[in-house]
Amino acid sequence: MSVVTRFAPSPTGYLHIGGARTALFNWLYARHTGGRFALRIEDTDRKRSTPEAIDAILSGLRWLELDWDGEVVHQFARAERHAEMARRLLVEGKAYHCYCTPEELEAMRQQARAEGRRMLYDGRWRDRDPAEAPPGVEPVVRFKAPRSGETRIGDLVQGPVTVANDQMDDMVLLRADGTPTYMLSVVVDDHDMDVTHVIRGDDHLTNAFRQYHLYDALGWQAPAFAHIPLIHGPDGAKLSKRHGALGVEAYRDMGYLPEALRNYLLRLGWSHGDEEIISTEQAIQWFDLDAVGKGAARFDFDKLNSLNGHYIRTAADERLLDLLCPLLEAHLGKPVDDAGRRRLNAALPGLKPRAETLEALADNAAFYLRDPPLPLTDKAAKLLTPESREHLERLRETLSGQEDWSKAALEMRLREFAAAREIKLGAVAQPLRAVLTGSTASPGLFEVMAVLGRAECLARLAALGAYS
RNA sequence: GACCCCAUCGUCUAGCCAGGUCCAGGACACCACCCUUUCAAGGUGGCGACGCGGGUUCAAAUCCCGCUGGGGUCACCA
Repeated sequence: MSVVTRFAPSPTGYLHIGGARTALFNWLYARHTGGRFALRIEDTDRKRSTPEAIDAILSGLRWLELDWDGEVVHQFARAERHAEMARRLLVEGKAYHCYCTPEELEAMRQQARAEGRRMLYDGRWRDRDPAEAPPGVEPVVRFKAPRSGETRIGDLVQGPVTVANDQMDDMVLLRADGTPTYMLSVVVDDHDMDVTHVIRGDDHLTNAFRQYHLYDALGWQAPAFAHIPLIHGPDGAKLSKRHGALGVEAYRDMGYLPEALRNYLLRLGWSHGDEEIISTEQAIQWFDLDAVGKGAARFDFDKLNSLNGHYIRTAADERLLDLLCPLLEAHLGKPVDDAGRRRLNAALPGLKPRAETLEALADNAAFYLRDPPLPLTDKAAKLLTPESREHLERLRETLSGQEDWSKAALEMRLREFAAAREIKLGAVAQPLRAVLTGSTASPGLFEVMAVLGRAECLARLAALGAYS
């Protein structure tokens, strides 16, 4: 039987980083085994589900390039099928009506806590005659869970996990309004969708036991489970927003590349020997559930940044340019014309190793497209002393006669210039950098000059007087 | 609180299942040096961990028990 995995988010918000990793693992496992990767939207909570959230999840997956197979399944649309299965269990005596009021349930909860039990519902309607039902109360349908013995699940990540059956109460299958609960819906959908491997967050591990019983009662073969550890914040606690529990589109907007995020998320809790930089092709080839770690991992922006820097360095120039131009237009408040794009293209080799995010790349690239006089950083402004201005004046005169504007020729000319005036190269190079780039840090000076071109360099030098 | 899970450098992890080759390897971060007009990138080196206590064994990061610490779950949410 071929493998079918699924990603089943509830559309109550964006696709957050933990969900993205769950999706990635499901996708990878399906691709690795040559199986199917299905997508199901668990929108049975009508109050909290929104169409905007569905869009956010789909676009997040698309941005991450995690393509799913077949149509998206909307769980709520299958509610009737789920209810039908509940009714089947009812006639088979495997489920029953419960007429408890919320108050009664609350009282039971209180008592269970006080007694240190986790069995919350005491099953009081389990064997009670429905004739005793209080009038006017719409009942819920509860599942008759096994009360003795224990249940063992051979989790593909966690290993064998056993829970005593008396720890689980009779869960609600159908609400009083007749709508199915999540527990019922997942089981029916996973079965109907032929899901063979349920790969999901650790937080579902305890659910797996109750679901396992449901499969059993329905006479179905339960899928294999793989509960992957959750992602924690840098402090070891639950991932919060300021830790990075953001939607994937936030990562896109911060200037991360999808392949970098994929690589990072993959290595967070999974490994293949000492491999760090892992292409998607390799990931598909190598990925397996047995190499998924059991402990929770902490989210670390430093490592993500480093990985992103690597992928920026190795990205194709054309693609980078496409990503960069909109950012620069926002930065500069003006469109990037063809000449600008050509200049950026020439500048890219010097820019790439100096940025870990596209935002930083745009920041660093902006000076190439500005008109003089450039805004100076404080450090750059300090470089423009009366003495260095004098050097730059003379340099401008020297350079105005310079025809060969190649990197090598410029370097030679600059070195000669410094030698002739008996100053260090840096004494003229740094002020020149300030005037040319507005900053004290930039790509190599001669490269900058060559990219900028003769006319632009001279123009920026001529604007020297504009800086006070 | 009850139940379940987890535990190697600051962080991500290799090693653990089939004990010795591990005075524990890689990556990020940090520090130093090299390269160098600046900042990066790159190169070289450094700092840095088997949570604690008991066993088992000739030998334990690796197996067993306890403790401690962390996490998850306990809804007519998913």
